[in-house]
Amino acid sequence: MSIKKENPKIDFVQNEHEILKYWSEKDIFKKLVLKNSNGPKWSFLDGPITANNPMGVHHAWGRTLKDLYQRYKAMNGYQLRYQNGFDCQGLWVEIEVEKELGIKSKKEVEELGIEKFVNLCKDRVLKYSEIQKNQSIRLGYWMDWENSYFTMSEENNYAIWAFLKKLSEDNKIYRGTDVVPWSGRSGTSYSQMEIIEGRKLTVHKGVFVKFPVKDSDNENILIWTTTPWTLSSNIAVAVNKKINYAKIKVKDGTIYYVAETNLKYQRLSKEFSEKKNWVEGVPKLKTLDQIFKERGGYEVIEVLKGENLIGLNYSGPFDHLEPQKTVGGYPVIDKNNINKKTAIDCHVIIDGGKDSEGNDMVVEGEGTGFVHMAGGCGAIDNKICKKEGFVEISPIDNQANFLEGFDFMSGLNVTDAQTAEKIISNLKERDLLLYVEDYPHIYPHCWRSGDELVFKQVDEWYINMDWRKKIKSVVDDINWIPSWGQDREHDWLDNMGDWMISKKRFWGLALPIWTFDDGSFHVVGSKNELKELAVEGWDKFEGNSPHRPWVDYVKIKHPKTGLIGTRIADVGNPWLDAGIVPFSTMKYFEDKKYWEQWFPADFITECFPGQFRNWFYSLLAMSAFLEDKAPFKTLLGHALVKDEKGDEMHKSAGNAIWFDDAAEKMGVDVMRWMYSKQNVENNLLFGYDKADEVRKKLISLWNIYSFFCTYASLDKFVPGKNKIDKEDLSLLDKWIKEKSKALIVKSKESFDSFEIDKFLKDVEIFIDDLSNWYIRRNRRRFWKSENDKDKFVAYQTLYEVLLSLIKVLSPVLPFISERMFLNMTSEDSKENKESIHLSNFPKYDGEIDYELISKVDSLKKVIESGRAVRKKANIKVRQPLDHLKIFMLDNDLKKFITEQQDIIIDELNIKNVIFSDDLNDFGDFSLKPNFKSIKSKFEDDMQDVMKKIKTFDAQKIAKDYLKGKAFIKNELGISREDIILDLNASDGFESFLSNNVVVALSTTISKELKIEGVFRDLIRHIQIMRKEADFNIDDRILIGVKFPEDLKNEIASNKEFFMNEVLCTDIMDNLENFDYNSPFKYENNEIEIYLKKL
RNA sequence: GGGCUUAUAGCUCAGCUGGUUAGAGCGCAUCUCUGAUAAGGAUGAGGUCCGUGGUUCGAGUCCACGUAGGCCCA
Repeated sequence: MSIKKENPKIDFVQNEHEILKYWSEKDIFKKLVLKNSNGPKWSFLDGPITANNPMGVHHAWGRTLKDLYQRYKAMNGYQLRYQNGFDCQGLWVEIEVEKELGIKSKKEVEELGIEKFVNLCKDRVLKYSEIQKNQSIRLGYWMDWENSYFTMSEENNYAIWAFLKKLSEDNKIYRGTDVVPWSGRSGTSYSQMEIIEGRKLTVHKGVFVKFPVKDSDNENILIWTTTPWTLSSNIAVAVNKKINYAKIKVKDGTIYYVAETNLKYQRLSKEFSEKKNWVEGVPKLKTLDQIFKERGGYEVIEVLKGENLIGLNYSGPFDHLEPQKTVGGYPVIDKNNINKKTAIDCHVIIDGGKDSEGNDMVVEGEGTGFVHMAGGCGAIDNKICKKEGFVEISPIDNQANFLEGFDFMSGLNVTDAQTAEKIISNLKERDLLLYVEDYPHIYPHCWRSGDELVFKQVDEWYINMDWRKKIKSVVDDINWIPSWGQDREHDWLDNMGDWMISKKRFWGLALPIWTFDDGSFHVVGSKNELKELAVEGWDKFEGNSPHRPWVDYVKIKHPKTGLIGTRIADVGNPWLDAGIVPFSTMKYFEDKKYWEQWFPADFITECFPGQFRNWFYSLLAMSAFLEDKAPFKTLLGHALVKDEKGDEMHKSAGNAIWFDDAAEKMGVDVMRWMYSKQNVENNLLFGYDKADEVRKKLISLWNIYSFFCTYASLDKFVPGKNKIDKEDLSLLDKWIKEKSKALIVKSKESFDSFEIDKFLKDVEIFIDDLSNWYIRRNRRRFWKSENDKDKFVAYQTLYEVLLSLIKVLSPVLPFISERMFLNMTSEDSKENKESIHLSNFPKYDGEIDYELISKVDSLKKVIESGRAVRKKANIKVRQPLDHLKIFMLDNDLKKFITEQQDIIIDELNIKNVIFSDDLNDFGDFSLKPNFKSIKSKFEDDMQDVMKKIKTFDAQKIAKDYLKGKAFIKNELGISREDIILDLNASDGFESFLSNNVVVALSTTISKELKIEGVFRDLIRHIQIMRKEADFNIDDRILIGVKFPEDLKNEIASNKEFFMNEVLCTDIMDNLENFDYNSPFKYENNEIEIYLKKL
């Protein structure tokens, strides 16, 4: 088989499908695994992808990185595990299944049956993991797809049990509380989302209640609330330390504290006047001023800042009841309450602080400036009270009825209007009530049952994170890329609270916690332990996965007390599922030897945002606790995928691009290139325009390859067939080979340091050099008819360079590189016959001839500068110029330029390259100090040095300078490197100076040059005419034209060339029956030219 | 409110420990090639380097304050 010609217009997408088919038919991936099965191990740990929806283009970024580094390691002979992970458990899946079922609440799930629901969740995960698998394969992601791990697997779940057991043996697991929105009628909690849906306008009793200040003379704090039932559970009162509070005295001598501006503040005046969010029939609200005036008037006796009130103690309205007097709150949850406080002990005025958006918690206007805090009855209250270390009172049961112990309130439903009335009259009887009003406001309701939501305290389970130091020390053993990740993780670890691991849902890790009547609990660490302790329900559980509802059937006997316990209904935080994988998937609990071989992982890579407190955190925490070791050595984080404008992609906004569409429209090689060249720290603005940009590079690469194949197939090129000596290589052959070596060195550095983006920038430059210099300048060597050695050398050089290029690129572009490789190497016995991915990664650790590279760069620079000069002088390239004058003292370089002068002559369209020794030919020189150099040498005398340099005669110095001599003798010791030489061109030339070479381009256009330029213009013009006239490329023509004498002569002296260029058989003055005509501009005249096709 | 971070061409981004005329890609304009060309090439226009002070011979770079974004935490 020899090298085939390739179509220059390849369909990249089509090619990808062909290659996928080829890989699968030939089992290439399996062959790769086999090839490296005895190699050193490189442990990659895959962060599980949520198997809940099809994979998105944002996942494809991470997966590309995962794949390419694994491919790179494999090409270097490493043995890998290739295990992909699917994240299966958690609320995300439940929400999607609920959507499918058209249901929205936990109650409905229970009605449907947990077993049915959980099975649907499992089905969904299986469905989407399969879809994601196929999408990943399409992306070219090589994994052992038969061996993926699923976080819902038994191994994974039981591994977490074992971890939690270990924590519990260390007393790190405890029961705490949280306060959540709750529907009494549905008996269930709600999420914040559901609350937003169920908000509606309602009227509550707003009450103004006196809280007497302790040890004072009839002083009272005035509080206001629309939920009188929560007064039973008052813990504290919050103020804003910055606002003013008035101390006022009313007629009967009672003293009240109230926010100063609130006295005259007209609450809800806008709502009332515009009847917006107002309930018909509700009277206008009174100001506090009016309320007090109606009671005989008042006087302000003092105004003081809120901060002066902080710390005051007061008596709450229900301090006589048992719950307020109970140590540790009510009902007692935390038996170990360290502070041994009662609610009454907590009755103190505190600073309300700020909410999550930075706004003050307590504001002027609404209410009284004093906010009653019931830590067991409100989400925000709960946070603040927890922060202050206060106890909590949770007065209600699951139906939102008062618990025992609340006197007349016990048994009443808190959302019942009658209950509020009863509480109000009780307060009135005890002279604690100032005033009652009807207060309309928007309040959360259960969107389903319609009843009001309340905030209820629920049990939650926590891991005591008092061992964070251990985690922090592990963080420093990790190579974080980018490096700020390390600080970010420390920041999180410093600020995090205890880890709440429970979730009141259905589909997830069944927390292995069983509770007992005496308030104790027991953590079960394995399936075996559960079996041993089980006293009931094992038969129903056996054969099922350790999920709800099956595991809930099992009752156990407490190993010490012998009490019978029930599993808590909670499922686990899903980050437990993902954090355990360095243990569960590496058989920590079953096969320690295997685990030791693969732990810690060498590398993980994930999308940064969120993971510091999610996956990275759970990984680090679990590994620090179990083994006191970092679970991975290097972490590469990347940013987010946004749309082309930088906006978030949203299904609803219509700017989302689906992976499948992108893959089939852009092609995945293009996508992978786009991902790989992205600086991981910046968001990737993903879109079709950006893909087109990248595709152009891919086309350039393909053009190089297809050029090679076109001629290699014609000439039946066989790599390595002839021996090549060093002297057979042309300068550009040597140059491109050196560049190629440098690229190979760079590729290793970049892959090893996980900086593929930097490498790809070099690749783009290399492709440019190869295409626009090497091939462009060497085309004729491939075209020429004789099959000589020089031709072979050109082929062999291009072959070697291109082969290394596609090999170093193959981890990034697995498809196109495979296609090229299979064809190119079909005659190369040294290469793997089946796949580029079974090749070894190119290696080079020898010397690189940077001098040669810089010589060619100088040559390129000369030519590029020459073009700039032409543009500046407004002389187009088609106009020939006489010469380029060069001054250079480096004989080596001089020789080099002389050898290469044809390139210069050709590229710049000049007649000669001339060397000159007289610098005066080039222009005027000037000198500047080189700050960088004089800084280190002259520190204090810089001013003097600069002055001195100004006195030097630049014209005299220039020659010595260009000779590279350390030439200057002066008292200060200023030498060559302290000076920068500048050049201004003389007339008739455009000149420039670089790398000790001075070049001047003659810009004088002689008559001869002028006519030659016109002649070439004319050829060009006629060729365009041919095209416009729709002649075929090989049509012969006749030209009819009356040229002026000088042009006629020019044509006459180059007749053969001219006729051949335009395929003309004769030129005549007049032409009958012409096919096409158009005017040619010549010295302000227009000469009409006529063409006739023969 | 605290912590971190960013601000450079129309857009996306580089700019190492301060150094002379601040760069790249895309886009735009002009030119150019047409035997690898859904192409390629060249040249150019376009910048108060967020603002204000300061340190320095010299600040996009360092410092302070401010403005506007982003992320994290509370």
